[in-house]
Amino acid sequence: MTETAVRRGRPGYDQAGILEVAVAAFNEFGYDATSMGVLAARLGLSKSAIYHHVASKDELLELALGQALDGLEGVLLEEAASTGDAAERLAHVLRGAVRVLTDKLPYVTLLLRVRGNTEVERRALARRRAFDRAVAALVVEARDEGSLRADVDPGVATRLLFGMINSIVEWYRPGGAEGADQLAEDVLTVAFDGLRV
Amino acid sequence: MTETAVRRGRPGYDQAGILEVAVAAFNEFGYDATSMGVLAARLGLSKSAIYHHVASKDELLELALGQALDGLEGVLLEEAASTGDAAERLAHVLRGAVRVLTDKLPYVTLLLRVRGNTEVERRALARRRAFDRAVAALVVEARDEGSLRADVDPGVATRLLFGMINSIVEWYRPGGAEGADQLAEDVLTVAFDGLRV
DNA sequence: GTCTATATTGAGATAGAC
DNA sequence: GTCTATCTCAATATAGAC
Repeated sequence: MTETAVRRGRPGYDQAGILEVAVAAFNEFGYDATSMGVLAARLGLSKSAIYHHVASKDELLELALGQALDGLEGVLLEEAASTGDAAERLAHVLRGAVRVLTDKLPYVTLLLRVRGNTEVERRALARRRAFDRAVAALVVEARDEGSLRADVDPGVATRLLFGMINSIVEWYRPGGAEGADQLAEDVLTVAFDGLRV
Repeated sequence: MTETAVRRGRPGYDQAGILEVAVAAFNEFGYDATSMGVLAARLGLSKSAIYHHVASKDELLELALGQALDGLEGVLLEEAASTGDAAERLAHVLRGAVRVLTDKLPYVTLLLRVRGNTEVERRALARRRAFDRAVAALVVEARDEGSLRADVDPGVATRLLFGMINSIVEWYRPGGAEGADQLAEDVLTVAFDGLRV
């Protein structure tokens, strides 16, 4: 209670608290369209108070993108990502990606909208592409072992898979009718078996 | 050659020419991040020259979104969109959506990134949602007639379908390895039959 | 940790000549 | 149809007090 921070209530933000509000605003209006002014208003602070916690608007973005990318890369490091045949490993990674999307929804949402305008954005895109490439390699492996159909190009298949998964950030909201686990199962069902009866 | 416009070459833009360049820039940097200044530079014009063709930056966006939405809504008006059983109609609309995406790629790309910050954007989102709802109704119908599996919620299924299709704007480029028709077939294959052999 | 200024830059848009 | 100014406003960021 003397020097050590006992964090409660609202005013008296720490960096994580600033970041959470900022990311929500970035997702609502878009990063560029969100001024430090409206951010300050949402925080109930003055603009300059934000600069006590972060050096720039850019740094807010960098911190947020790091959250998302750490989560995704973490999936590839899990044991099940390198255990079993390629189809099993692919299923694990897809399930893991859905889990990270739903767990860190705002951060991943922001990541998926980054265009590469700044150095920070370009570094994030590079990390994201590396993740995508790892999954693409799994798809090729799964096809080569005979688990996946050969009449759809693996590159196209990977992109359609990511299209399905990444689009989740556009509509999934925690506490909705569909839970995150059920959603991951649905994604795998459609991806592997399709919608036809 | 006297009063009538004989349009050739580059300088001496008409509205469509301005729009084409503008949309390319909007897609590259994002709408908000694209200033009228960089737009003018790309056109090889002064900023004020742009205002001879359009009233505002907002109007450029409105014209572009109209192109995309007209195309998508047109698919629903085609005869095959109301002929046959629900699964056949659904297949036609999905194929049509892919065709519009690839034909009007830059315009649809822009549409899919709109957040709803301005009146123009909100009107576009409303039209887009109406299109989505029409497809969702087809999915429900196809499930009810027994063509689609009942163990995936139709709302989720529709969103995953759109996720797959809409993501095409992120990577499809005309003249690439995969043609637009083959791509539409791949989408239908994954959507209906899945990737598993 | 937050405030009230304020510096500075670049945005969207207009006026009026050619 | 395009130009060279120029207006006006809002943006990011800083200075320095409390």
